[in-house]
Amino acid sequence: MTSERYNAREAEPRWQKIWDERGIFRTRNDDPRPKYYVLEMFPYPSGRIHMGHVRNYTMGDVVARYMRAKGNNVLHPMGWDAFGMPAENAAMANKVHPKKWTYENIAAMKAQLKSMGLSLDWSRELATCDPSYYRHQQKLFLDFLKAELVERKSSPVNWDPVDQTVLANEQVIDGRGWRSGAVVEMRELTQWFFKITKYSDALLQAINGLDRWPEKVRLMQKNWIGRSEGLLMRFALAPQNTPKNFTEIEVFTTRPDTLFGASFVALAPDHPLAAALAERDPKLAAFIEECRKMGTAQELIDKAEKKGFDTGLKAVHPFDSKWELPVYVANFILMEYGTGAIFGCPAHDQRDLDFARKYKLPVTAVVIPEDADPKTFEIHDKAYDGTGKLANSRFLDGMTIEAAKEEVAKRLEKETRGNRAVAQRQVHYRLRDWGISRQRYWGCPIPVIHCKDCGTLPVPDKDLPVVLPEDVDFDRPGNPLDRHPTWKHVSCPQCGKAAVRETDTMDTFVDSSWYFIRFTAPDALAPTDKAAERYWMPVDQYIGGVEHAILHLLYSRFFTRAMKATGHVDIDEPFKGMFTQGMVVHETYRKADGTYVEPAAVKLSAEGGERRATLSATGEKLEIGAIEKMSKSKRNTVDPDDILSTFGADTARWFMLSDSPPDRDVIWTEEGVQGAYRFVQRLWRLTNELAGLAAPANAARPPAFSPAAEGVRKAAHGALAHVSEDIERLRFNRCVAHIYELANALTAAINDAAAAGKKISADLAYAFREAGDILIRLAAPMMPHLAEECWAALAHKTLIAEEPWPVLERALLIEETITLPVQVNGKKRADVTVARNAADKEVEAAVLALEPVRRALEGRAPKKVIVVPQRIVNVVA
RNA sequence: GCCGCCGUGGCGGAACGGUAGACGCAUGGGACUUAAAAUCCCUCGGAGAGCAAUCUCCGUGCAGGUUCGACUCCUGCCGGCGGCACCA
Repeated sequence: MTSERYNAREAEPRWQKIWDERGIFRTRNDDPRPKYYVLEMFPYPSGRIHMGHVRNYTMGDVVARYMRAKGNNVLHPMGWDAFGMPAENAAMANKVHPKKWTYENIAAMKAQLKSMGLSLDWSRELATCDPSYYRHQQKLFLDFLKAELVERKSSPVNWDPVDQTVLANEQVIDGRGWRSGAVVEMRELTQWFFKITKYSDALLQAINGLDRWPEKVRLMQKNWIGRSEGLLMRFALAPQNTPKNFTEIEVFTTRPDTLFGASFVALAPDHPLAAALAERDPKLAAFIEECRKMGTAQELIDKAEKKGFDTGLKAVHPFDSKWELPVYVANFILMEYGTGAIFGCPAHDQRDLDFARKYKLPVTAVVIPEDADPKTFEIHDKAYDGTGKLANSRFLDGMTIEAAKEEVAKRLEKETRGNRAVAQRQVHYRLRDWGISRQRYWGCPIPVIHCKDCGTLPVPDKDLPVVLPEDVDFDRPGNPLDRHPTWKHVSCPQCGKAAVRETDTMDTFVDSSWYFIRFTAPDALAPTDKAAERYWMPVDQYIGGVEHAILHLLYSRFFTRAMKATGHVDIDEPFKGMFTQGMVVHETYRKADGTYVEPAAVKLSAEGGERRATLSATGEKLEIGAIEKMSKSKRNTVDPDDILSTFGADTARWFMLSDSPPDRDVIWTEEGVQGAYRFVQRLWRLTNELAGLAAPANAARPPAFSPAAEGVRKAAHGALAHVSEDIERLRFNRCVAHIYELANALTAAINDAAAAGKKISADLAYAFREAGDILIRLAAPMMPHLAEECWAALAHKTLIAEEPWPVLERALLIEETITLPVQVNGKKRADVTVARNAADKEVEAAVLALEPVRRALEGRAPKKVIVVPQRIVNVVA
């Protein structure tokens, strides 16, 4: 027995070196075992890892190590999402080149990740800012271009005035840029777009097949794609005053049933008809200008009044040529959705109602609740959007909403004007094409050339990659590529005359939309190696933060389809299993003057249940504040380096897994880390005790086991069954609990044996050996360094990282006699111990003979006895 | 506004419709020690009864319902969190 403490600081680098030298985490593409691809979202090289990374990568590593032990060929790679604005910001602030800054950060973070003892195949490491990566991305871009999955078009874009770049819709949060936080402006620019909307329906439908994704993420994606079914209908315009070439207005509606409740037609301010009318009406032009200025900021939209401008035009009701509706231009109609025009039905749409009240337009209820009277039912200041029956609607009266929708569609589809149907059924999506142009330097150059005569041309394959120039300056805002003296000037690949390169670079979300495929063959000369891709893809388990539930995951799904369409992969869906982990949160501490204090400077104490915090340097009292996401502004971050160097990687890993279910937030606490550290030491002591008592590794299995030995074995195999299942279902907090239970059971068994005072019998020694081995192997995916140390202490010569998962003896999980709880009228009154396979009658008899049951019955005869075999007995009196 | 998730001890959280509170943290008590740290043992939802082993009642946000039996299923509320949002 040893009383030596386990020295993580000494042991962890030692084992890391051994793993490294033996190359045991290097993965081959031609291994005969079944493949398993586990991936965590690769980090942005900001300079230092944070606790979120520790949590994310620990979870992935547990899965990787477990799957390896289960006999799989596991791919577990790591790389760097290395393009992006922070590098340019650093360049502007510190006069350091983005490339230098990025690669230095990568080196620093790689060292940190290595100190966590992750079982990564570093030979596949990639950085998206390296030409060896982005050259293939340029190739993909050109292939997509050829396949008409990319287009260049002028469109209003979200312009971030601080970062001086365009943002995708997905990157605008509450009207502000997702990085800069600046209020976003609308600008008209010519931009490159990936035509993700080509796959709107495919992306939506396939969500149903993603059964190993969180329901929450699937829903978010469904809502984001936003499919709605409706009717596209054409309102004829009354001829007076109508501008040339406009004879009708196309309107999209999901509520054709409310057509007889229509009281106006409204156009978006940027609708072509509005523009045509504005040419001859300065007042309308002014109104449209005013609408544009309103902007996109959320507060403005919330407060904005519904405003309209009566154009004087009249639209004819499709079912009544004498019924004319006024045509307005209105500030709440969006050009981007549907046709940019609506018919307003105030009774059943709140916005339309607000508008109608303001402009004194008629409000007719045409859908009323089932039990309401059409004569008395009235709309006041709330539109009615509930279910009911049709009213005031001529031939629709009395129908359900569904039937009325169908009836209107049927009739209008048949009716023609000119040679077209008046209406047709249509599906609309909320999803927009993905604008990828960014006016930044530190990104993947878009490989096209603009020639005055030949137009926009792809860079020929032989000229790839288009490499970023390194001699750039950041003294001015804007895009350094644009003002570089020579880089953009090239000759046209077609006519040879002077031409210019595209100076926009790609959105960094492009870089992360296919890196998981590149990992399967990081050195391939083409973007992918088909054999490797076919072998490894899809990713079996992907793990990352919910913040990427829409952007990154949807883009990756699109990209995979686009790569399939261009012959680069054979799959549609990149991620078979997806898991979104919760955040790492921490208490906040504040001085009397309100300034925040970082946890590292705080001393905590607890007396009589009262937790107190003081500044450790001065003893000044601190206020303990809310538990919040770790952030620089609240100064409640904990540096992984401090934790790793004080307690070691295993303690950090263990704590990350132990306290909360992995999909929920975990509260990082000093006490919790101490607890995890105590368990590291305890496991080490327990192992050494066991090493002193256990049979040698090659001891023969005894013919029979005493009850004590049997108990030890049952505890071990019970834990084995639970931990295996819980790792597979990513319920790491429960794995931790079961490992604690096994450790507790073994401690108790050792104490019992010591209390008995006799020499350990051979069968118990064998059981201790078996249980000790299982305990360490169960702990190994979570605390790999400690496990190696313990494995060696148990006199094994192998590396536990290369050991197979223990084999479960299922027979040990089945008890011969079982103890059932006994209820009387649903309240537990006693226990009964019976043979596992006892007949219900026998159980019933045994139960009714129990003293507490008789007492609870108080002389009444039981009406019924419910025996749920191997579960419970309930006596109903 | 729409869609979704979550409400269990002092805290994080366990619990195929079947013994509510596993496991951990914190707390209180004890052992070891000159002392501290470390470690070990016990206690640990609330109220009550008993010298005691133990027993009784209440308890999973609130109000109902289904069931022999509900943290779990259903209906309606209340509270918190997240996503989307002038999407026709």
